[in-house]
Amino acid sequence: MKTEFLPSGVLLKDTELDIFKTFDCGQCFRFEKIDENTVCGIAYGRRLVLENSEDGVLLRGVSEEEYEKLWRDFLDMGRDYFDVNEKLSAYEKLKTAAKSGYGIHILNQEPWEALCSFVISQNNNIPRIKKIIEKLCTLYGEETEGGYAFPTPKALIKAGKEGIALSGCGFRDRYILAAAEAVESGSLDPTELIALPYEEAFKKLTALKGVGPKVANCVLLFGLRHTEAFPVDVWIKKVLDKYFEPDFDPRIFGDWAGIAQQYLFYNERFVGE
DNA sequence: GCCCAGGGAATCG
DNA sequence: CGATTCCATGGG
Repeated sequence: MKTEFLPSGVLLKDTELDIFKTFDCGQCFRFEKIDENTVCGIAYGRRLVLENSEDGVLLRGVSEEEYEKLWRDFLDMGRDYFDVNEKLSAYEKLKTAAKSGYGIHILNQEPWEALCSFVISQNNNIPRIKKIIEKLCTLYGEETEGGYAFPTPKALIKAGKEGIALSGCGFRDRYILAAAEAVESGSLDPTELIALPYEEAFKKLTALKGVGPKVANCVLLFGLRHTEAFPVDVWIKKVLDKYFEPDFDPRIFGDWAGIAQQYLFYNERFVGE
């Protein structure tokens, strides 16, 4: 891959990054496909527009500094996905999924946003999760040129349980508030969990009310850079039942388990048998 | 172990 | 079409 810095933005040439696969597999909730070539949304309090062009993906209007400081990492451009895909394809049962999912990147989202978003995601569907999060952002997020940032824990505490409930989050209001309080008080520093071993970070997350194994693994994978996390939702449960032995342990995929999970999810959800 | 908690999507009859 | 089930977690 080559990166070109143009007046129109940053062009990722010959990249395997597939913006539609990446932003439509349930790992983030604030991005949308807006036309046949374009995905756009907000992360780290800034708007990002990604556009498929002749020779790659154009990050519209992004400067070299902004790319290096923020989006390169957010889009996980530092990882050799060709290599990862090849290694995962060595597992017979991942061959098909790795082929259809190739182009998916794991997004490195903000730890607090990931935690809060996946608390909202529990027992919920994607369109509704997006709606609740957008409402929370417009109500309590800081307004910037590009739109509303994700609300800080402090802003949500100020809003209170009733204020949070205005988002339509239902019974999750108290979980969101409790998570915000844990972070604001310093009893849980989500950013610190990045450096902890997987098991320890998992324990700290599941100690929160409203955070079970599924939610914790999503936070670890999509916000805390623990690519060995393997979130099991209904789709993945189905995949495991269908194609794998009853005692199969995804930990054999090691540090790529989370990427394997994304491939399997995408294949089952959008490609089929 | 069983039911319930928003509410919209998915699936069923 | 309307009716039912599902979603992931904790509490009663």
